[in-house]
Amino acid sequence: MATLKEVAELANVAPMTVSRVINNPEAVKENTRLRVVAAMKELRYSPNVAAKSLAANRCGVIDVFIPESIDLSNPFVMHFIAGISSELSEHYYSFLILRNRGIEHQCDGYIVTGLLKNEIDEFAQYARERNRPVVLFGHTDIADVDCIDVDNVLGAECGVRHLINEGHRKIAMVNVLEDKDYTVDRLNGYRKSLEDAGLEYNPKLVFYAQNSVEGGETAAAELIAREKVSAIFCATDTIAIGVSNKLKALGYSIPDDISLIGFDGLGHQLLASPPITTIQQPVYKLGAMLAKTLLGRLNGREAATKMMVAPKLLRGGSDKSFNAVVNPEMD
Amino acid sequence: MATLKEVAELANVAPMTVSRVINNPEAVKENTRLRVVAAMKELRYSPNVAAKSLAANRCGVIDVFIPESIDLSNPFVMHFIAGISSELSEHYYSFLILRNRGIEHQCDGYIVTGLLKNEIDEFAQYARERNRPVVLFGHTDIADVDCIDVDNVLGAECGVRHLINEGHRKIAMVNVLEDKDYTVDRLNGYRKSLEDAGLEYNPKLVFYAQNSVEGGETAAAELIAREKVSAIFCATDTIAIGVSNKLKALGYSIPDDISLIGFDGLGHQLLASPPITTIQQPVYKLGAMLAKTLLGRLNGREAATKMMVAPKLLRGGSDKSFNAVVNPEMD
DNA sequence: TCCTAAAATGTTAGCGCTAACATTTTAGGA
DNA sequence: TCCTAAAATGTTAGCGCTAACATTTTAGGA
Repeated sequence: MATLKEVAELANVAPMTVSRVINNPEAVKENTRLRVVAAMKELRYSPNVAAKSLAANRCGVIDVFIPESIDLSNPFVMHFIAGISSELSEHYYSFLILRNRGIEHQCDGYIVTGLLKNEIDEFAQYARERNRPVVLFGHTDIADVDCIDVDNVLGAECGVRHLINEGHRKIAMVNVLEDKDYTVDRLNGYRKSLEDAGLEYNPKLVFYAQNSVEGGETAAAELIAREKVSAIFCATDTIAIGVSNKLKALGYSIPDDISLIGFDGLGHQLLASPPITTIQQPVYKLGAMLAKTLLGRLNGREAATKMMVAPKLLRGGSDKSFNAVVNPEMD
Repeated sequence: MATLKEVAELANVAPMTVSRVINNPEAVKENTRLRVVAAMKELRYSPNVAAKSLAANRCGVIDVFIPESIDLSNPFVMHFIAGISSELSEHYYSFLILRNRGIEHQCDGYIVTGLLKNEIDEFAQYARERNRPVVLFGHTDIADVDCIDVDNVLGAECGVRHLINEGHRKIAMVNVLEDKDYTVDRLNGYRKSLEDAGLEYNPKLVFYAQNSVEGGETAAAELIAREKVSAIFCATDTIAIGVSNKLKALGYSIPDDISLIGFDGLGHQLLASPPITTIQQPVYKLGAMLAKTLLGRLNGREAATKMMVAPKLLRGGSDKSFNAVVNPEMD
């Protein structure tokens, strides 16, 4: 493999000029640049990543911190990591998934997820001491921690508003039985869009389930026994699949008798029949965005990143207009 | 961060001795080793990956070749890549997923999948010219290409034998409508276990479907209209989910009326109700094994690796004994 | 005790880049 | 034409490690 030095010789410039053409082309005269580019092409030059990192005082490794409580083989995490991985490897960074903060090793920065508020403070301090940037999946006010989060409230609002626009007036929710930010947010979104539409929020229409197919089945049985609704908003697609299974087993048709909307859009909503309409989180893209933000920091960007990403409605076949009482306004 | 040199000073040895303690501890006297290890611990030393790669004439990047025809977001590929990724990053290698062989860049070796026979020959030659090792997911006789494959015949045999052992005698198969090695192999396994049990292989009991939920639904409708069977072996879990949906919609109970077995075991078999019994491929592990094999080559192992991995039955709730005619022998 | 081969450790140079500073070239006004 | 500041390019040193060879130490037989 050709080295930068060989390219320099062929183009009749100093090695540093070749380096500039690669890393900071504006600093080189157009004429010289073209000569160097031609030489690179002729020698099929491609940079040695290890040498680059070493000279730039990097080690080329990013730590991705995911607490042990989170199962790495769940689809959400897999998509998330795939997004991170794609962005990092494109820039020849390797990454290490850390499950706890026991062992320390060399890395250039951190991508962090699944931490509680006080843990975030602590982690930020830890990183600061080591002079390494941190990007968080979630939200924090800490100035030197970049963060990107999904707007679960907005997502839930969007889903329920869609049902309301289809004419549904009595809409149940099956939430996850877990006290996490996202469950609270999705409930709030559900409630907000009802109230925005002038509909009463009725806690009796909110059911709780384990985040599993069986959880959804159990909740659906309970729901059907107690309430009569025309639509159900599920806090996750997994629950929605369980609800779908149970409703069909009880003889209801989806969407003719009951409309259904899930949340997540990681792909398994497509395995139900009909495929479930869902609020899709761009998880892969989120992972990639986090990685990109971190690399930006490493390349000297100073401005803080604080972002909220809105998930979007992805139509399947599990919802339809209710009665003729459709609100034709918008969707 | 402490460097190897600092460790050497503290332990009062040459830097090279520290390097030996890390990479080849048998070459160092126990006494010295302990002193160095203590120094490393005291200084919280961890090696700089970039420097290591550079000095060892590596670049720390592995190319993972996955043809464009394969969708990266399908669960099989995601698990596969996750396995590769986990093994590589543990050794601080980064990797790049290549979709075609257009651009060339520096890398230490290749992991390759999804190639046809002649493409494998060609790729092996390409890698040989660059003096880089290749590990293939699949099978080849080429001596200098390591390979690891899943034994689809054995897997299918195992599933169908299980049904036979449960007393089933009339077992249909829904295969994927695609002329690939794995579809042929799974059909052969189905056929073989029938014949081994002295049952007749009847081509009329083999149905074909697109590898999708809808494909499975369509095939199931056709199957039910034409044949009366007590069990169905599906070539993929996705198809099995479609079959399950349709059978339930037609009023059949699973497993009481019909037993069902799928193939893949990537997780979505759990989303059906009841969860589908499947032949599980250890895809994540396969990815990790491929990566480990490649790293072994890079570290000087000479012996070729040619491996077949047998997938295993993973019981869900979609199969049960048929009649009292159970063969109690074994499973 | 001396000698020798093997074991243990050390020395030197270099992997391929870039940061930081040094020098040369260029453009354009006086 | 000369001068000056900015633009362009070059030089030097070093990032942190390991390969390859060199030297020292050690064990154990003569």
